[in-house]
Amino acid sequence: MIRVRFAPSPTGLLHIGNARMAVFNWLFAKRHKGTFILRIEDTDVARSEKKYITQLIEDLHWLGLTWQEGPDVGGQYCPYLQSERLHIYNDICQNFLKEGMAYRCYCTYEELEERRQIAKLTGKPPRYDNRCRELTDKQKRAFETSGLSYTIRFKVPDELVVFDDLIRGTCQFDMSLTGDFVIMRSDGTPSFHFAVAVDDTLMNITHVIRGEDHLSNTPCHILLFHALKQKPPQFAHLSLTMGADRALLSKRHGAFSISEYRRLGYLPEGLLNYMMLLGWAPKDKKEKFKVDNIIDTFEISSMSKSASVFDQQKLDWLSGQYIRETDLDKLTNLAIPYLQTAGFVFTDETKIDRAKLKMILDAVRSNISCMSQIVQEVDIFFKDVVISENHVEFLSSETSQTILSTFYMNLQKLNTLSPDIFKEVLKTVQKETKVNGKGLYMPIRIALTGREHGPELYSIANILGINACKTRIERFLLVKNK
RNA sequence: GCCCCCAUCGUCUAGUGGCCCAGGAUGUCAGGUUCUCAGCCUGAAGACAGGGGUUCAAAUCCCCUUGGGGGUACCA
Repeated sequence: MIRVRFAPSPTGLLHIGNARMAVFNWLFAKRHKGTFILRIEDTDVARSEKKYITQLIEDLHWLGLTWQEGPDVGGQYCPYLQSERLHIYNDICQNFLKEGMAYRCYCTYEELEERRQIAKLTGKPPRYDNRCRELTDKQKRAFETSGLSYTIRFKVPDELVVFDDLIRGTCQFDMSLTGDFVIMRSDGTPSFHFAVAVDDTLMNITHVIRGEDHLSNTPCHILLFHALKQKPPQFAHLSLTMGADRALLSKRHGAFSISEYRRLGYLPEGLLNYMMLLGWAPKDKKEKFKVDNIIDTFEISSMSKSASVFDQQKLDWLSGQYIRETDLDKLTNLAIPYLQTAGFVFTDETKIDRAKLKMILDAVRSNISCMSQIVQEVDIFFKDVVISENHVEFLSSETSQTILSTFYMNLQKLNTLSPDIFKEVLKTVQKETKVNGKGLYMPIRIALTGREHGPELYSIANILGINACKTRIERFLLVKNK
């Protein structure tokens, strides 16, 4: 049974880069009918916050990801919050100490920092020199009685660690170049390396799928797995995602958070689809797809090895594709909150004219790539028309007036309007005035909307309805008589 | 500094030695859609980082250089 985990630290909002790791873990689990686990790595007490855990879970759910084990759903390897597993790490660490695989280090943070600086300046590797490894009993006693706090370090053996990465192939690291690393901080919390190895062991994780930034950490983890007498899991290190500035996506890029995209009204299916396009490509070259349709073809080994740049324009295109295909009712529901905030629509949903709203959505959906953009597209349907000086002048011209009055007269013969009827009316106006193209459409468009741009005229007229159309035209017929 | 990973159009990618004077998508530009913006359709421009090998044959294998990214923390 395959078991994978997504293990974020709740130190900020979930961004595209991290979320993508979750997505591929989830996809891998689905592909192999395995278990997807959510584990929260909140051992960094200073930076972790509860609110981020809630937010994280919400964002992941919004994207459509589900997990079989996690802090919110439980599972047989409880708890899934590392902060609640402290006693476990401590017990295992005591064992390491007893077996001589780890030792206490009394170096202070300041001392270490100073040595690192000196090493850097003299061109030497800035790593820990393992000095507390060989402390004499006398020295140990002296440190003990002085009450100095200590960390616990793992004895890194001088060996070559070799492993096969599912994406990168064989990787090897010479561990004689690595200093003994901390597994327990002086405050009794485990370091990331230790917590990861312990939890992956205890939770029977079979495949560790994570970012390439962890590739260099992997040999340390493998050593720890050996110490835990556990066969290391399979590793797959995915390429990372960068912003347009070619710097890694991080909390610094606040705009790339999942909740921000959600707030802007991107459809989760579209975002999910786009994230999968980063580092992976569907065999059939159809870049817009339903996850269910690609699961069987997904091979993690075929994922890209190189980092990719997040392309907002392509996301917008893809998201727009989804908006064009989404069920109109559903789309209308998604639009309502934005229209309410903009004051275009009643707060009391029962008062909303849904039929009209649906027509509006249908008319403007191809102009937007996320739902928040709806607001700037629909004001012509909700606000009074404001005409600029230039437009008044334009509408007052001889030809414009001919068009408007002819159009108006034809409207007078009608009781209702539909896209088809509107097209017929325009044909008639064209015949009667001998004006066509821009000359014909522009006066009507401007009189009706006050703008030169907008959706198709026939759908505007249809949405406005015959009476509003008449009223809006009438106002500019009066201009002529003044 | 040292260690590790990576390198195809601006961007995401296909390509696993001959099917590739490199395919798709996005973006850009042009034309079409009897109005505009958008959409849609059609078309165009646009890449194997450089240098050495190996081979009858290299985008594909090897080496070097260059470039990018990561690690080297009592962050994860």
